Amino acid sequence: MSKAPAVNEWREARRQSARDAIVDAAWALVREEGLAALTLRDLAKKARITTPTVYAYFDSKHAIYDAMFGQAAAEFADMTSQLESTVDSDDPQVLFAQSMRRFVDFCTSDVARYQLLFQRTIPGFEPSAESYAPAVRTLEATRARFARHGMTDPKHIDMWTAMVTGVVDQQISNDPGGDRWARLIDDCVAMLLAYCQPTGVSAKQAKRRTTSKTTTDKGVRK
Amino acid sequence: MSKAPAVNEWREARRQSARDAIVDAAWALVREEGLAALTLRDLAKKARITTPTVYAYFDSKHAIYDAMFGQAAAEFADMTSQLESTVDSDDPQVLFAQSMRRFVDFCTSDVARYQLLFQRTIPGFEPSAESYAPAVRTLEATRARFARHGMTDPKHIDMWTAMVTGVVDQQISNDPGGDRWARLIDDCVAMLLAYCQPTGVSAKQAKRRTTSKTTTDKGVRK
DNA sequence: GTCTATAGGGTGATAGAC
DNA sequence: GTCTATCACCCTATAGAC
Repeated sequence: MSKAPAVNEWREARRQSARDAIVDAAWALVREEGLAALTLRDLAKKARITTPTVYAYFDSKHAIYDAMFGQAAAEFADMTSQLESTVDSDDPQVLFAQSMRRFVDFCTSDVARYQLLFQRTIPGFEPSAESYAPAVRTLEATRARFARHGMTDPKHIDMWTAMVTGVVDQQISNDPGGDRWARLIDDCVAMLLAYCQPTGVSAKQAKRRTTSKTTTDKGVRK
Repeated sequence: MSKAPAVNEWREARRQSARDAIVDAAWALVREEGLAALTLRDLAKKARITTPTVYAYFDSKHAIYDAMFGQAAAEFADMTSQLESTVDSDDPQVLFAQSMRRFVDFCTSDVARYQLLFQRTIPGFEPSAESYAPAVRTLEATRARFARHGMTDPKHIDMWTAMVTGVVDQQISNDPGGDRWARLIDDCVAMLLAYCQPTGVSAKQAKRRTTSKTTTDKGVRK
């Protein structure tokens, strides 16, 4: 009676919301001070608790990074599924530019999140399989979507990822808060399409193409 | 008599070579453990001296990073001047591919050097003006060389830097030690040239073009 | 210039009272 | 679960003997 299922459920929910509060505080901190500057003392102060209390919810500092990674991966999945649910344009230029712009916005709007998700800047931290899986699934979905619209050659896909990554990197490093590289997205897409689909392959034509195996990546990648 | 100029000169040379030995040890360490993992204890051990002795040659840890940065910038300048001294091909494809390959090789062959020179991963470290100047001059020389061969539009230059950066980033992050992205260099150059010089501008024709001001960067950039 | 010794600060993590 | 107190270790940098 004193341990009815409803009570346990309620406790579990409370525990989860306390965990979330800590993770939120961690995000606020890393956005201010940088991803590597996170310390448990600062975190505890921000969350208005003490350091040992943090250990009541997380086994280690890396466990906190892992929870943050999982949250970021979920946001990445959300962003991508929004893209999927949008009606696909028949014009590859529109379609690919949409995809690239979304990704660039996603990365530049929260640099700390970008660093945690796509770079490996925390010494010794690797995301757990649970946190990691959604991100991989998301990238595979994106590849499949690209294949449906005529980009199937692994070489072209690698050129695409390099271009996208380069725009993000330059935008963040050399013009933070601006749009010096972000505004080149339409040009970049036009350039890539002109090179990868010189005959102007449409979605229908693409379906008749042979699909080639995508190579597997080692990390969460763009 | 006891302090003849030759003696001071000799002493100065000895001091410099001792400094170099410390910097060499620092490079060996960061290549093994990562740029941010450098500690003065480890460094002293590697150089077979003690921590206080390091301070006989450098004022602070940042001073060591600065010496490393200066050395890396000099190597970058060497690499570029080798490129300059090579007879310029009239074929832009050959010329730009050479330039890109050199840069990608330079970055991927020593990731720690790349991170120190082009990324800002050390919290609070900024290179001194002396260490910094050669790198800026080198980049300006590269831009001028590009302009001489028909790439003058700032937009196209930004697309170029994004492409180069993206290839380097993907190669380092997703295929370290391999060539999955490095081998796409010729394709990337062909794609860029096709988009930026659709009429096939040669070096001679380019000279007749108006030169446009290059925008200034905030950091050492690619 | 090089050492021993140590200051003075930070860090992640834990013991144990309540 | 939350706290106070503290451990054990790391760091950069310096004092002072030789």
